[in-house]
Amino acid sequence: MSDELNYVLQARRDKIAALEALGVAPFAYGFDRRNVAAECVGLLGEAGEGPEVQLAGRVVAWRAHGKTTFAHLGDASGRVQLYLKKDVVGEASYELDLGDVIGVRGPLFRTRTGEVTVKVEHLELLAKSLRPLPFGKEEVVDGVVVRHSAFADGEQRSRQRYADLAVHPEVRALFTARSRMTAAVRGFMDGLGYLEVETPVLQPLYGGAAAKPFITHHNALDMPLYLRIADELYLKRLVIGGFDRVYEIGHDFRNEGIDRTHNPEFTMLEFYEAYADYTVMMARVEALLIAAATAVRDALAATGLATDAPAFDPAVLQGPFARMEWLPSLSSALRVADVTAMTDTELRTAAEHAGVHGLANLSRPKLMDELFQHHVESKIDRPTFVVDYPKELSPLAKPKRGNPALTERFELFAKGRELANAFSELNDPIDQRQRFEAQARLKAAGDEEASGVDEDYLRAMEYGMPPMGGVGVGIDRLFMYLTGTAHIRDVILFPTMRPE
RNA sequence: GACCCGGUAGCUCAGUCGGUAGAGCAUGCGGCUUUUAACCGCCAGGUCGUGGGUUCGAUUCCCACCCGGGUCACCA
Repeated sequence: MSDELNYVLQARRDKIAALEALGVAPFAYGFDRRNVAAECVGLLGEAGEGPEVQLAGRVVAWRAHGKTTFAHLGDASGRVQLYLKKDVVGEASYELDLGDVIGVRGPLFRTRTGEVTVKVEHLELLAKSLRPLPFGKEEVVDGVVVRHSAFADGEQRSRQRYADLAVHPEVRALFTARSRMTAAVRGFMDGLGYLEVETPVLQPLYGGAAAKPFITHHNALDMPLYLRIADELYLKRLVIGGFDRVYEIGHDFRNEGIDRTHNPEFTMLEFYEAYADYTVMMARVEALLIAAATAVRDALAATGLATDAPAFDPAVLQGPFARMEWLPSLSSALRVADVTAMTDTELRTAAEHAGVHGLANLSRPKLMDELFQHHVESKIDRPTFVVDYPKELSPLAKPKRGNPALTERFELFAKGRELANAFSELNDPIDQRQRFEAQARLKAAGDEEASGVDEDYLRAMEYGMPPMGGVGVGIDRLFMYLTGTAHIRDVILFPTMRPE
């Protein structure tokens, strides 16, 4: 059915015409707001009648009783009940719809049932709602809000986030918590003397990760540009330039499938610190996670949301987090003395038992990685650092001092998922050139995820790159973890979706 | 990409073993000056995801496609 013919929409449009005939402007220019809903309870205190308040917000509940009406006004702070009398506010202002944006003025009082209420003496329509918001009905049973006929279609809630937010205060609270978390992350980095920088989103060459890029075209330069898949190579250029500690929080773009943990654009925190090795970065990540968890806990504590999530777990809020070494923990999980001593056949058999797919094409290191994911990673619940990865699995990390078969790399896992990935960064331009060339050969052979040789980056390295530690943290996934959110689309305001 | 589940009124859903569909809420009208899922009465509202097939007849059965969700694969 077309929207234009919809009887509900038509009724609202008819009301606008009626209002205009009565001299009421349906869309205002502003309002002198002097109070917010949440402060009304405190302003009234224990009294039966209280001071005059002046509030603006949306009509979120409406109970008309003839010439009198009880309604609720919702704003960013919460909601407060309104009491309207037709003979007081006037006929033109009395007939409102759920969803209308209004401004009201009047004294506070307490109703027979004890609820703090604004006795509305003056009412202004600020914006007429022409389309019904999908409000459900709410009741409170044993202190818990129960919704009836709620706006529950996850797809529509993501597509029309404005409507989702408008009718679900807890969704606003969740995204507020996300904002507090990134603010805390910035505060943490700034406090350590890190400089927040911005590097190009549009790049002539992409690199820093293995992923398929989005490709676009610049008309005036008549050349292809890629949306970045990582910030890494530009941030390291800045360390070469003398910014010892830099970080960036921004979007990376990867041209891959969409599922509950993948959105084509996502928020990444990367930070690089000169003269620090991976042990220093591990301490940074630990403190960062605690700062993020604390911010999320503080933001959600007052709302009662997700109180059983990791952000409320004392072990997450305090640290220190467990450490485990890659090879010994895998050996132990497989109940062998040394996993590297296993034959290929033994590894394959073990992988088969673990249910690994596509065994035939897997190299020995990949087999071990699959086994590690199945037997170790997936069983990690509380934040745990996994350290010292085999060299074959970590082409961007420096070899481990004293054991060149391993690298100085760690990942942080929790609830079976990766939260952070970090290395002592490679700073040898000759080695780096060889690795780029290997990538370029893969790319030439058709590997869409391989990158090319970044000559400009090599030139930067050749000037002399200080040793440094680097970390990447997926902000969406970190927030999902801390709040116990299952879908990435529920922590992204406007997730990527097919057009309707 | 494979398999499974779903798409019916503005919202949440039911239903039709094949005979062009119902409820609650919302909307409209009437009543109601302390209610809070307000209440009472009446009315209206749907090309049952799209296209094709079988059939006298398809929202229902079959096929294809679109959209969404789930599981798996992919995503160092």
